[in-house]
Amino acid sequence: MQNLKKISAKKIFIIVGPTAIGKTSFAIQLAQSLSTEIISADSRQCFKELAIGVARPSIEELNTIPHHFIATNSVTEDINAGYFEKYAIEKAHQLFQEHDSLVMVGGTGLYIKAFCEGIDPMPIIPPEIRATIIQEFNAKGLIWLQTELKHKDPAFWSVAEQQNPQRLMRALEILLATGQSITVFRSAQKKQRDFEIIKIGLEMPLDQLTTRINQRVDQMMEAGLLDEVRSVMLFRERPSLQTVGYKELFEYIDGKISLAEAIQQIKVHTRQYAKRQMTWFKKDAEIKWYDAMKPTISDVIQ
RNA sequence: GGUCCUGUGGCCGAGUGGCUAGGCAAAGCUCUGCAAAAGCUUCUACAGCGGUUCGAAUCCGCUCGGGACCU
Repeated sequence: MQNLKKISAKKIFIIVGPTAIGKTSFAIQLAQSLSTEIISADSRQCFKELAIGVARPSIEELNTIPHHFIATNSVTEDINAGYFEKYAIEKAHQLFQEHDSLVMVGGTGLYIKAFCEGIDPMPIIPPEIRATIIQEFNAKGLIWLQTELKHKDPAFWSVAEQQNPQRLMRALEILLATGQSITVFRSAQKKQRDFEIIKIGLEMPLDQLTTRINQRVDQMMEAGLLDEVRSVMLFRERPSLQTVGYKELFEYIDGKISLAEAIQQIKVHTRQYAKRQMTWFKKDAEIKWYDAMKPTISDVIQ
């Protein structure tokens, strides 16, 4: 397997790190040095209706280097890690026809994991089944969900995060759609990729990152985030809009909180998100970490 | 000067003699499909001093801090 990787000579540099640390510009510099293109691994920048609030790269940046999985989908679509794996693997193979190296950037840890290691194929769930489960959960609560799974899918229940409704509903929808436990679909087998993966992490002390986050939120507001949020108000229930920067401004538009409160909450929630990202990426021993404030392109390419 | 109200953990906020409210924030964490999501763990406060009581955040007194009204 080691040999196979070396022979292939194809490699992808994956830039990870918390939000607002400067991944985008770093990735663009790297892609320029390598004369290649970028695949985004961001679960929100793929939506064409969302630009300001998800810190989509600027027009100039997008013109400098071709990006993929940016503004490719609509907020009305259900995009997920499985979708991303398929998309990104196909795109990578296509781009490897013309380039020896590629760059991937993004903060969505699960998507990157799906790309690197694969994610087990899961059956497609009829929308009615999902809708019914959500409806029943809203009406009957967590206890109902827990009881259902305890009895109907004990194999899953024994290993489940029993307090996590999202995970419980996922297991239940698979069970109802296929008659089988979600556990039979999970192999947890890592897929082998026919290219080399180099993971690069950007890091910075949290207090410095917080300052950057706060500034970026203020800039987003100046850039017209509120109007962008209004423009997608109709889709606020969609998974794609369960997003920091949008949720809080929906509340403001509803009159539930003041604008100042909404902005403050966006800052806090973005920081919390950044911390969760750090927790996720710090566990990945394959990531090589670099100080985000220092130029490291030459170190990385070696 | 007088009368009355009030003081709960970083913030908000219930409790009103005995059994760690809760929420937010913070810190740590989990993770095979909503992942900018969802969930878990930790954080035992009652302004201070004295008194009553088997037992006080809860009753009484004084002190200090807030607030309202009166002359």
